[in-house]
Amino acid sequence: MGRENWQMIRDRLSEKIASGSFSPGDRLPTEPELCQLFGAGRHSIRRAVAALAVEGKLRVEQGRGTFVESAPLINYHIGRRTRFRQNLQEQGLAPGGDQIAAEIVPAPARIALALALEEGAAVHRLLNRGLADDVPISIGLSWYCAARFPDFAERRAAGEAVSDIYAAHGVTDYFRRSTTIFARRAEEEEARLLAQHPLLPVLVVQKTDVDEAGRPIGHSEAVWSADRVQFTFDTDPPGAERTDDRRS
Amino acid sequence: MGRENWQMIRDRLSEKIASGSFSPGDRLPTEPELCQLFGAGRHSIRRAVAALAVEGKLRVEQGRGTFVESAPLINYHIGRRTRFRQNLQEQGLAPGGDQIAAEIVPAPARIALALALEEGAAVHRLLNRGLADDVPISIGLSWYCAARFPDFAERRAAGEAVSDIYAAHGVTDYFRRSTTIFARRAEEEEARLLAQHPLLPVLVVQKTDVDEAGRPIGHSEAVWSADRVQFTFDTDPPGAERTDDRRS
DNA sequence: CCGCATTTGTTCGTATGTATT
DNA sequence: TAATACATACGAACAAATGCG
Repeated sequence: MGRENWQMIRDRLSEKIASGSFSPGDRLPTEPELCQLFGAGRHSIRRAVAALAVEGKLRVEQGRGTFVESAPLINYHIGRRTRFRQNLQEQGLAPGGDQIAAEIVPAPARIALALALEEGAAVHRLLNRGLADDVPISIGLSWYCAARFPDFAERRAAGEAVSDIYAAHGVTDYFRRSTTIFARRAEEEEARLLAQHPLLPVLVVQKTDVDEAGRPIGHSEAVWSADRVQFTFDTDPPGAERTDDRRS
Repeated sequence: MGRENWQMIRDRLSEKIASGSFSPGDRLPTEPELCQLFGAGRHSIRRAVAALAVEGKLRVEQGRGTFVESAPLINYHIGRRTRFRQNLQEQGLAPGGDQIAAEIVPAPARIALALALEEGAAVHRLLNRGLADDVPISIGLSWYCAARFPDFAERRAAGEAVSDIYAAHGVTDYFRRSTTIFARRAEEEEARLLAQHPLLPVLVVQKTDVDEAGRPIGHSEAVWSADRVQFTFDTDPPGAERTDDRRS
């Protein structure tokens, strides 16, 4: 009914965090200490802590302790001309990234379809991580035609922007065609790379880039930390002001 | 290490569901029976079941049992002309809805801003639930200027479509201005209304409708079951074909 | 309407494993 | 190596919700 012992503890703990009794980065008292503090068993304490960890308010590290999380928030604007770097820079954040894996593989059916290639055609398969102010915010699986962009992986690994690599191969301008977005629970590996709790949701964003002629040139499926990012889509040309609030 | 006992049980259970040993709607064996079946304690069983419930594969009901869930999936297209009913009908689903609450209140600051009204101006505050084939898919908190649409709540309660109510007040056409979307864990009340697990994520979609002159006429903040709905945004005018796959 | 059996929910105790310092 | 702290696991008891006679 919302007043079970572990829920009471969860709420009291949450309030202590919100009110500043525990500040971001602080280490919480140990579990035995919390047991005494709240007059409860370790099971109840662990359950309350687990619930707050799922909400992103706490981060638990085995052998070290439990810490209060600080949650920045990024508002990522999506439109026809969306560019990762520009988007972050407009919010005063330093865009960054690192390459996790890169290989050339035969295109799976759905990728071939998205890129308008023959199934099995050689494509780059890149796994990248996006950072904002050195905090991981996304993991992107990207696909590009290997014949059209032979050196894509090398250039990307060297830190070159996607826009610049496109430009080097004659794509002077490009657009985002459609974007599909949904949420699911993070997988273990994703949670690790995003440095977030495994039970926290992630936003999965699938999109295809097309060149000026409308031909698809790249496809990506990115996993975003739902705790750190929200997306805004503008469907009205004149840029009227918006409310950018959240969780209110 | 990914092969703890409860994780093994979770995976074995998941496989049984995927392979059809347990079919959607079936009741699982009771916890003591599962203990014997997997040779584990009740803690491990409950943890495995809880994990699958969070993923939406199982639904647990106190006093009745644990059931295998069936998960339909809706692809909701968002654009300038998005309409709830039309959207669902295009996918062969029966749109529906019920009103949970309706009142006239002074506009809070952010609503007044979104609707271009004075703070405190009288606005309708409607809480509605959206259904697809009688399955709950969204809970929407909507706001409309009470002066401009005096009978909005009554008409809505009577089942009239938003478009028709707009039209009855001289709004012959309207558009969706911007859409903001993010994910978070469902709150208890939301989970109950959406008939989904409290730990499952929901997608929160904030949008503002504007009339032909660009004046805001309605604002809504809807919570969508992330397990049943994905969103697609088209940012490329020509309707090129898309891949509608997911979780692949 | 009541009482009982069934089934899941919560809590405690206790022991052992694993990661960090 | 030892101490600390979180992770996993088993057993047991009682509470709460449901369904049935």
